[in-house]
Amino acid sequence: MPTSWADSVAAAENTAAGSYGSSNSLAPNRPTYVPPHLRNRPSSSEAAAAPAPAPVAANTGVPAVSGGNRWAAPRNDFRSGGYGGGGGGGGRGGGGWNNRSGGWDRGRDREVNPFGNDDGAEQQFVDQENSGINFDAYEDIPVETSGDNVPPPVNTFAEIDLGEALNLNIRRCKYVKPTPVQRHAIPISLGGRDLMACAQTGSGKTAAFCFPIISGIMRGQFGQRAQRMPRTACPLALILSPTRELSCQIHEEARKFAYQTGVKVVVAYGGAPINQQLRELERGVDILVATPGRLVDLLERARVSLQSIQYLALDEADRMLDMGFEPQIRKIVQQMDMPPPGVRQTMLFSATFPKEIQRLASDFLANYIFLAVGRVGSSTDLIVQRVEYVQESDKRSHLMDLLHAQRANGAHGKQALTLVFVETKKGADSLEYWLCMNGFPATTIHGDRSQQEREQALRSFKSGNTPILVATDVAARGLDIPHVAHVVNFDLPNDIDDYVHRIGRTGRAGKSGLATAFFNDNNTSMARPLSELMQESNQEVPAWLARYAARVSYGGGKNRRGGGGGGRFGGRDFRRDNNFNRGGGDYYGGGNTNNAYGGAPGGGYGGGYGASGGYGPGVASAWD
DNA sequence: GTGGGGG
Repeated sequence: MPTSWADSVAAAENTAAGSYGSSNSLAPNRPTYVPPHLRNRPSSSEAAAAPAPAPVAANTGVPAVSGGNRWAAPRNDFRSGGYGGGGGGGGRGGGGWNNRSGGWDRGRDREVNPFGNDDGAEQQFVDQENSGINFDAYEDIPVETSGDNVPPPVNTFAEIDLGEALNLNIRRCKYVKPTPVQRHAIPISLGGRDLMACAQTGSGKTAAFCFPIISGIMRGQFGQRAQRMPRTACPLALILSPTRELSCQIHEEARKFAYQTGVKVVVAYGGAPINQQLRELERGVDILVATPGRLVDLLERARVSLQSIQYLALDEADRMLDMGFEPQIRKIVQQMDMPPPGVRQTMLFSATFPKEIQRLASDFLANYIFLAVGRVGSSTDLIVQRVEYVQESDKRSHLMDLLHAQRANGAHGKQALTLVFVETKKGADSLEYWLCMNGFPATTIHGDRSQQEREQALRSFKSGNTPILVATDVAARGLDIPHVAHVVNFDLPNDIDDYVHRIGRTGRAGKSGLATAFFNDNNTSMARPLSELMQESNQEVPAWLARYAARVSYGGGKNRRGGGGGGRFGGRDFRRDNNFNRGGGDYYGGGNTNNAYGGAPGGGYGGGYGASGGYGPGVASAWD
């Protein structure tokens, strides 16, 4: 029995003919190419069969978009004082909960219900696809931790004293028990420790860093908040992500977790009017979710100060620290008024963590714990990966073959959602146009579109109204789009980690998915890493791809993951790798892969302001 | 070189 649309799609594609020839000796032989106009068929009816948009209205009857003065009651929790000593990190079960009485709480009953119609209305028979996370898919996955005194994992949310309000929201979210990354990461964070966490796409990372932040703020263990400048917001926690849509998504999720806790979450990102964001900030903010550019803007306008930050979380942390983002992140984290490592608590999350990036990241961390959950930084075996040899000139018609096969097998009378990744913004527009001209309802998301267009495209895709989304890498990371049955790498990325994130848009929350990549001689550098990744995730590697991979010159370079270590799960702590540890830095206090737990992480932070001793200035950044 | 991220 198929458990998802992807299954039926996969079944269909087993019989779908590929039809492409190639002159390359390594490339597979295929039957004759049939031009699209001979295979195309009219299809105006399919779009009408698409599912209706999901209901958005909250059962409170309050409009979902906050626009009025609902939050107008001023907060009076802008307290004075410094970092509050940062103590008590390990104290669980102690001290009472801060009920955060104040202006915010007075308006609590008017807080927009972020759960919409779901709240309280337990459906008796929920569609399998909507019943939450498939936890069976997460049994027995490998876990590796390293660092000093790693707190032991928990098996249930009940074991953790997150507080009643948060527990209620966890139930509202229908989370029954923690996912593996949550089981390990939450105790580490609650223990006050810095964390670098590497976990599969779609395995619940957002909650893993949100729960401890919300819980910690509710406990109010941070003393008083500085507030001298009346129009400057001083959040207690900062969550950064690389794209606007991902920040929005994190904000929406965090609002659910923080519902009726008195913890206020605000989002700030570019491309949207800044005035509304400024108003939200003025009404008070505990957790600020932001993209780097807009945050820098707000900091320079002195509308936000980071002096009260106690928690810093970087989602997609390896992306945030790569060449493009690193200068902005350094500015935010190191050159503004943010408390240093060891004073604030820092959490880095991603499905991938190249060793070079780990080394950069250690500048932002103090005595941190490295956590790796699951195999090869990604792609559970739940994602069926296929690679097909397709010449550039044949890509469009080959894509159409795949789409036709899906359309014919669309379960539930709807076409499965297909996410198509391309390399460039122009390429995205042009492919979208071509698909539409050929009767396939498609839209596109990329950085040349206005923010309104981007959000509209995402909505239209999610609702099934436009079941094909052509995207650049803006959509590669983090976005949680239910029912994406198929990810097509129309253009393969140049980096295997990007591939991992892209295909991770399907097969989420324990559900299965399909990923198809078009490979040709422009992608030879990906042959070996791709082949290795597929092997590690128990995928069938086509013989022709294995032949490419076997060529010494193909993909043996920097693209290889794990420093050539291959076969190990999850990525490894670079501190344990001699090749990366010869600079003399004493990063690594001791390995405890066996989770040897020596008791509470005794009061606090590991001295020093980060493990900055080890590497010379040469490794800092090409942009410095 | 592409992509993302502030006007």
